[in-house]
Amino acid sequence: MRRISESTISRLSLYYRTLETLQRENVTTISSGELARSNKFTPAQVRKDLSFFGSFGTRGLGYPVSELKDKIASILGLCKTWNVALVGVGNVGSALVSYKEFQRQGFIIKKIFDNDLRKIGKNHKGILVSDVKNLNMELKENKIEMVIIAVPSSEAQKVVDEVVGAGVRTILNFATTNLKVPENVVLRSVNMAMELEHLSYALANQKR
Amino acid sequence: MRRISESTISRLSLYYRTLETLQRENVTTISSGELARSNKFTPAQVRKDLSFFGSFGTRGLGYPVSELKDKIASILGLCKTWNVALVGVGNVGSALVSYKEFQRQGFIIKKIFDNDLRKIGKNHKGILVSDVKNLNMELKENKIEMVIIAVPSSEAQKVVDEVVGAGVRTILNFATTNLKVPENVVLRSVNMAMELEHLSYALANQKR
DNA sequence: ATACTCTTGTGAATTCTTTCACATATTTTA
DNA sequence: TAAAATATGTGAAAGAATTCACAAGAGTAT
Ligand SMILES: NC(=O)c1ccc[n+]([C@@H]2O[C@H](COP(=O)([O-])OP(=O)(O)OC[C@H]3O[C@@H](n4cnc5c(N)ncnc54)[C@H](O)[C@@H]3O)[C@@H](O)[C@H]2O)c1
Ligand SMILES: NC(=O)c1ccc[n+]([C@@H]2O[C@H](COP(=O)([O-])OP(=O)(O)OC[C@H]3O[C@@H](n4cnc5c(N)ncnc54)[C@H](O)[C@@H]3O)[C@@H](O)[C@H]2O)c1
Repeated sequence: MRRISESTISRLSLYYRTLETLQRENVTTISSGELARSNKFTPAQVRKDLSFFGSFGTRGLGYPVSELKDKIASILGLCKTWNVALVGVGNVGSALVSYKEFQRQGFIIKKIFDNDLRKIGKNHKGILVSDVKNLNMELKENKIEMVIIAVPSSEAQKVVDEVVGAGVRTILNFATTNLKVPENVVLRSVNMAMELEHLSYALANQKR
Repeated sequence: MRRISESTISRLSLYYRTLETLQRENVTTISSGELARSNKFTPAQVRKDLSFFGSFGTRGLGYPVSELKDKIASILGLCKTWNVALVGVGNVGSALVSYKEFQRQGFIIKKIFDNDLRKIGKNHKGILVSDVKNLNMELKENKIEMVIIAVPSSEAQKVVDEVVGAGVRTILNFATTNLKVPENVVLRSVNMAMELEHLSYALANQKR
C-alpha cells in the first residue's frame, strides 16, 4: 500500500469528529459531499482519502455513519487504549491531566513525572506525581507507549533522550525547541508560537 | 508575487527560532545546508523558501544570521506588537496567560474574558478578567487584532461569531469543534487530539 | 592575477497531492 | 420491471510542493 500522507491522517481525524457528532444526532448515512462541506474539503478528497483504506460506501447512497466511524477508529488506532505518560506537571501539563476527553478517546495518562520536589509524591488531580529520576524504569514497568513532554524547552531534549532510551516510539512535544529523535521514533510537536506567527503573517501581509 | 504556501510560513517560523539560537551563540553566518540540517529540511528547501521573499545570502558564504533573522521577523510580522485577547480563562487559558514567551515575541495579551462570575473582576496573573458580555465593545475599544479561544467546545462557535462581528480578522482556537468563519477571517486551530491520533496511527500501523 | 572553493539563487525536473470526470453500482420512482 | 436519480470508487489530469542541478557570484589561496 502506498504510504499515506500526513494530511490524509489529519483529515481522517476531522471526519471522525464529524461522524461522532452525526452519530449523536442519529444520522445513519452521509455522502462524501456532506462530509466534505462540514469540513471545507471537496467530496473527491473525502472519497480519495477513504479509498486508500478500502471501500466503505454504497453507491447511490453514501457512507453508513456508524460503520465508517468505527472503520476510521480502527485505522487511527482508536479501538484500543494507549498507555500515556506525561513529563512536566506545570501549566501545560496540568491542563492536559485535567482534560478528560483524552481518556475518553483511549489515551490513558498512567503516570506523570516532574523533577520538582514540592510536586513529587503529591497527588495531582488523582494521579501521583513520580520522580523523573525513575523515568526509564517506570516507563518500561508501566508499558508506556506514548509520552507527552511538557517541561521547559531547555530540559526537553534531555527528557526526550531518556524517553527514547526507554523504548518509547511516539512522543508529543509542547516545548518550543527542535528536538532530535532517531528515525524510528515519531515526534509531533504542538507549536503555539508558530500558530500565532501564521496569524501575524496574515495580518502583516493582508491584501487591502 | 505568487501566493506563499502555509508550509513555507511554518518553516520560516522554525528558521527564525534556529536563527535566534545562533545569534545567542554569536554565530554570524550560516549556510542553507546547516540551517536545513538543524530542522531536517533540505538546503534547496531553505533557499527556495527564502527566495520567495528576496535574496538575503552571499554566494560562497551563506546568510548573515542577524540580518536574516530580522528579515524573517519582518516577513512574519514580528517587528511590531499585536493586541491579543483571550476568551476562556480555564486550564488552557491560564496556561497561556502565564506564558511570558508570547509577550516577548510581541503577542501582548491585553484583555481576558470569561463568563464565570467567580472569575470576572478578579485578577488573573496580573490581568483583570472581564465579563464576556462586553466582548464586542471591549475588543473594539482595545483595538484587539487577534483573539485566542479557550472556551469549552460547545461555546466556541458562539464566541467566534461575536469576535468576527467585532471586526477581528485572526483567531487562534483551542476548542475541538469545526468552527465556521467568513472567507476574510484567518482561523487556526491547535488540535491536540489530532496530534495524539497521528501518534496512535503510527503505532497501530507501524511496520515491524 | 588566476585558479580554486564554496554556496547562493533559480529554472527545470520530479514527486506528491488534489481535483476532475466518468463508468459503475445502488436506490428510488413510476 | 424499467427508467431516472444519486453517489461511490478510481484512473487520469491538473496543480503544488519539493528537489535537482548548475550557472554565477564571492571569498581564499597561491
Ligand atoms: N504555557 C503555555 O501556554 C505554553 C505555550 C507554548 C509552549 N509552552 C511550552 O510548554 C512547556 C511547558 O510550559 P509550562 O508553561 O507548562 O511550563 P511550567 O514551568 O509551568 O512547567 C514545567 C514543569 O516541568 C517541570 N520540570 C522542569 N524540568 C524538568 C525535568 N527535567 N524533568 C521533569 N520535569 C521537569 C517543572 O517542575 C514544571 O512543573 C515549555 O517547554 C513551554 O515552552 C507553553
Ligand atoms: N485542557 C486541555 O488540555 C485541552 C486539550 C485539548 C483541547 N482543549 C480545549 O480547549 C478548550 C478549553 O479547555 P479547558 O480545559 O481550558 O476548559 P475549562 O473548562 O478549564 O475552561 C473553560 C473556561 O471558559 C469559560 N467559559 C465557558 N463558557 C464561556 C463563554 N461563553 N464565554 C467566555 N468564557 C466561557 C469557563 O468559565 C472556563 O473558565 C476546550 O474547548 C477544550 O476542548 C483543552
